[in-house]
Amino acid sequence: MPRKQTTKTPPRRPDSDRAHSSTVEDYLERILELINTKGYARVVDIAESLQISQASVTNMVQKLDAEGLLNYERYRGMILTTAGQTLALNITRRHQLLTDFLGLLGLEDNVIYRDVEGMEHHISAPTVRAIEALTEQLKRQPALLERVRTAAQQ
Amino acid sequence: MPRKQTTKTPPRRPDSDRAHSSTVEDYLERILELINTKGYARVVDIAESLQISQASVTNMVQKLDAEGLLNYERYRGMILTTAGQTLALNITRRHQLLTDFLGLLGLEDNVIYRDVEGMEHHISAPTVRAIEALTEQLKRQPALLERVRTAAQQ
DNA sequence: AAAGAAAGTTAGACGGGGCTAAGATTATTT
DNA sequence: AAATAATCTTAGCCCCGTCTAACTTTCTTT
Ligand SMILES: [Mn+2]
Ligand SMILES: [Mn+2]
Ligand SMILES: [Mn+2]
Ligand SMILES: [Mn+2]
Repeated sequence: MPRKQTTKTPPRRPDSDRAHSSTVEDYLERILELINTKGYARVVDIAESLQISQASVTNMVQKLDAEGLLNYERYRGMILTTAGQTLALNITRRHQLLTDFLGLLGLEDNVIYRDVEGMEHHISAPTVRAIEALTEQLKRQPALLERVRTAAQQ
Repeated sequence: MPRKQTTKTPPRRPDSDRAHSSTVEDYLERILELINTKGYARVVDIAESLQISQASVTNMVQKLDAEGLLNYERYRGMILTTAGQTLALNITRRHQLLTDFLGLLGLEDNVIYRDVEGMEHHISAPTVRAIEALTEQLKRQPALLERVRTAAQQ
């Protein structure tokens, strides 16, 4: 084995370059959803919904409070700050877009849910726009979609 | 705030349900790439390529060895096991597919690279097939793609 | 064959995000 | 108003993947 001979491969973008972790995005998304459906987000509900212990939720909620994404009052409740709402709406939008998009391709709901829950954290603004535009166009091409669904079947 | 009133939200799939972490997939992908381009994967090259310290690479390589994804000989070198190769090829395929797909939509290379590097870990087999089929069809629809690119531009 | 340089390893630490057990607080029953 | 149940918090722990500093091994020069 010869030594050295440096390779150049495209640089990675460490997770830390993103403003917030996937975990934080998932919490905010769920908190917004709870607030929208039942009017408030309780620790116990978030825990149940994310399948995580209450203790872990309390931890994270305190952290989100410290980061200014929500205002939390011990034992009482929480509300999203403007920053938190913005992020929550943003991730929700990406979630919805990907769900719609994969739905057009004829995938099963549980597959869609699983994949979207991961992918949603990794599509940047330009990609969101591109997929939005694509989805728009695809809706007008039922024949093409039918071919895709059939081909993807087996 | 009233108490209780249990909500039902779709369950999450914890990272641990996946056979291997995103990190492991990234290492394997890069190791395979290095082996293909220069014939061998050295700790120093992996480190440089992933922008990670050599110490961290040594750690992970030992772990991958322990998990049977590669055979590593201290100070000497490593080769992928069959299991490791399978995984490496699999993630490479997903990387390539997503790169092609997003390329069709007219996104910039650096955006594509960044998003793909994250998304590739979250598309299951059925989704791979669906996007493959879609990509196939889209290649035959230059007019549609032109509309997508234009719409996504602003 | 040294000596210096490069590559690799180990040790110890850290932050993120999860858990359980135990205790504190708040809500609901009786 | 107690007593009980539900909810929430704290403390202490763990695993993952990363880092730096120091040390070892291997390679390249001279
Ligand atoms: Mn998610
Ligand atoms: Mn989501
Ligand atoms: Mn990746
Ligand atoms: Mn990749």
